[in-house]
Amino acid sequence: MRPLGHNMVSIVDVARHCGVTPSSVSRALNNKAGVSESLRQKIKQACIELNYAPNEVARTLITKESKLIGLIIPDLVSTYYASIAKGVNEYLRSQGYNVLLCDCNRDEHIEKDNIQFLKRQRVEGIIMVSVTASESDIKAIKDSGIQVVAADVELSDSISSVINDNYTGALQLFRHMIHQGCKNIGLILGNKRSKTTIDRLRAFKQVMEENAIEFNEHNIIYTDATFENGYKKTKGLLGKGIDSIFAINDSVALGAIKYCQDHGIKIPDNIKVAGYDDLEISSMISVPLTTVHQRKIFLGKKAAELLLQEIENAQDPIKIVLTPKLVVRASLGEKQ
Amino acid sequence: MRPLGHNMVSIVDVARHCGVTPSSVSRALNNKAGVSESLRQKIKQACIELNYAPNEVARTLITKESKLIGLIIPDLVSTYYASIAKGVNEYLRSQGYNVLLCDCNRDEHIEKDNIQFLKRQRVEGIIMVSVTASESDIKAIKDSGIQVVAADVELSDSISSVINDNYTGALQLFRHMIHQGCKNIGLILGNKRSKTTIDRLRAFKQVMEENAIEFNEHNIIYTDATFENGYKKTKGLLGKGIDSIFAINDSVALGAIKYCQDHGIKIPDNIKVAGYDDLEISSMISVPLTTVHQRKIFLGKKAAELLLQEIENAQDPIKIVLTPKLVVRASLGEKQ
DNA sequence: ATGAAAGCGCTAACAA
DNA sequence: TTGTTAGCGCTTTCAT
Repeated sequence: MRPLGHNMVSIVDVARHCGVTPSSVSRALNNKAGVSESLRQKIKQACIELNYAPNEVARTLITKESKLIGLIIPDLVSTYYASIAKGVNEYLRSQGYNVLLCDCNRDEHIEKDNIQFLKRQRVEGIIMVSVTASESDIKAIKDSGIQVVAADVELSDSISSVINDNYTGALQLFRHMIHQGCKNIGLILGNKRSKTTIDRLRAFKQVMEENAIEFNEHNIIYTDATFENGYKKTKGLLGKGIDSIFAINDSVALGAIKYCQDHGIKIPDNIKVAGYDDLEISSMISVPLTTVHQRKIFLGKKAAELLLQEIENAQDPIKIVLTPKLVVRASLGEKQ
Repeated sequence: MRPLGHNMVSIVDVARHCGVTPSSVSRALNNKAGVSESLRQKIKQACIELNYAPNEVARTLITKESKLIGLIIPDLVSTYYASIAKGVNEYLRSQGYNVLLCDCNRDEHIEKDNIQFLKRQRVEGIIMVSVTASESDIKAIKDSGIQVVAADVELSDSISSVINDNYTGALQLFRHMIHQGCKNIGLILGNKRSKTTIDRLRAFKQVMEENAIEFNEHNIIYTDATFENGYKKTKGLLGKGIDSIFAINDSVALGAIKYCQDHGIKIPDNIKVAGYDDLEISSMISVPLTTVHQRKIFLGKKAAELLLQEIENAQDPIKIVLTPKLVVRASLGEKQ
């Protein structure tokens, strides 16, 4: 059994079966001119009878069009990345391409391996959702004649990227918080050097300034953006006399909410909470969470679209910035 | 730019650069005997300098070993399926294989397309997580000399499969419910013909019998297993005087819980609730949900392991049944 | 230890 | 309209 394609029928078999040469079969199957309609029908019929599946490997070798796009993501199980992958996949399918999905498990080493793998498979382009890739990684790919587009991150000025506008999204949210009467906001952010955290903090400072509220460094906590940390860090924040919490994402917000519930602190009466990401669950909890929605599937689609355009004809890199949408629910005391 | 591989360096370039023939380069790179160690080093060095990436397409054409495995799943964004994919991917990577992931968007038509695609790509095997595939689909794949293994479903007696034991999982849960004092359990199940629903219902009947409780058909609701339906169907169930709810999955359970919260019904005091699946969120809600945990990543790994074994040497199909694990939390009134 | 030659399954000139 | 030929980039005998 071992050798693959053992009993795979080839174009030669089909040709023999129809009493013609392989070239005619090729022409017929690829709908090219130069075959009589009757022969074309006969050949197509034969393919069905013989259960013939064209060998894409051989086709790619000669045409140099693998119709394959590589997609590199940090983690398949994350809904955020999976959604981007969904968008990429759907769009590429519709355009006759297929995607070679590489889950890097948030591991830089695996990511490098995957890039090599994609090069070897002769993909026509790569969409990178990566935090670790360097300028030189990008360059190495482009030097091989493979187009690259960054999704959700800006990896380099030399390639196009499509990203969510964290500054504007956070701006909307913070203004809404002020509107809801928040006067002393505590922040649970992510890694201090993460671009996401930086951009949203910038929005915070801006809104504080707009409202002539003094910016208070002590109300900010930087941490790993997990549910557990949302829970743990809330206690400390509450001691600082804040009236509301902005969490860097919904998981963290959920952790904060859980802490409050466990300690008899009513939301939104005693404390208001806002998140970011709009997880499915965020609308399901007892006090539905006000948050910011990002168009993940659309982001994936846009990145794929961009990549295909650049494959068709090289063009200068561009940036597409998607504006997130504020989702007003109840955790900031909005009236229903 | 269009033609791919435009500037891709080939084995011939490497050979020329070293003043040898392509065959020597091939031998060197594949670590085969018949090359002097010094030449091997020289060649490997040249590959690095020239940024040479072996053309896997050409290699596959001749060796007939694509080192590619197809994975067909209904939906990438579902955490359940994504986790299975993770397991498959991790294991195959460790064995030198890569996976061609196909998201079918729960669409039978796309699934058929994807099977064709995988055949054309000459994958060495396929792992199917499918509800719609028929016996004849399976047969068509095997006839092409491609091995198939079913994951999470039993598609056919002619292929191996690895599944979660819904009967045993549900059995544990229902016995625990009885132990927690549930006397009149309402069920919100999925599609009446779904194997999952059937198996868990069978466990329910068994437990009812064990405890000499009359089985009451009226306490069962069949519906699409979504959060929304969990919310909606709860009202009707509550009118039937039940003291507890078993939901076919955690999403549905969350919907039921939300309904109760919205209507001042206390969990677990007024009504007890149990789910199935152990979503991440289930431990995060105000009254953590008692549920059943399934080893999704492990399931994927096992399926991949099985497939590789069958690719190495054909063997009779086997079934691997994974036993889920009851996760006792608080929604059935367990004391902490 | 190295080279020469054939061929994997297909497409794409060029002939006929 | 159809056939003939060459060759994509590699591996693999078989010579040397």
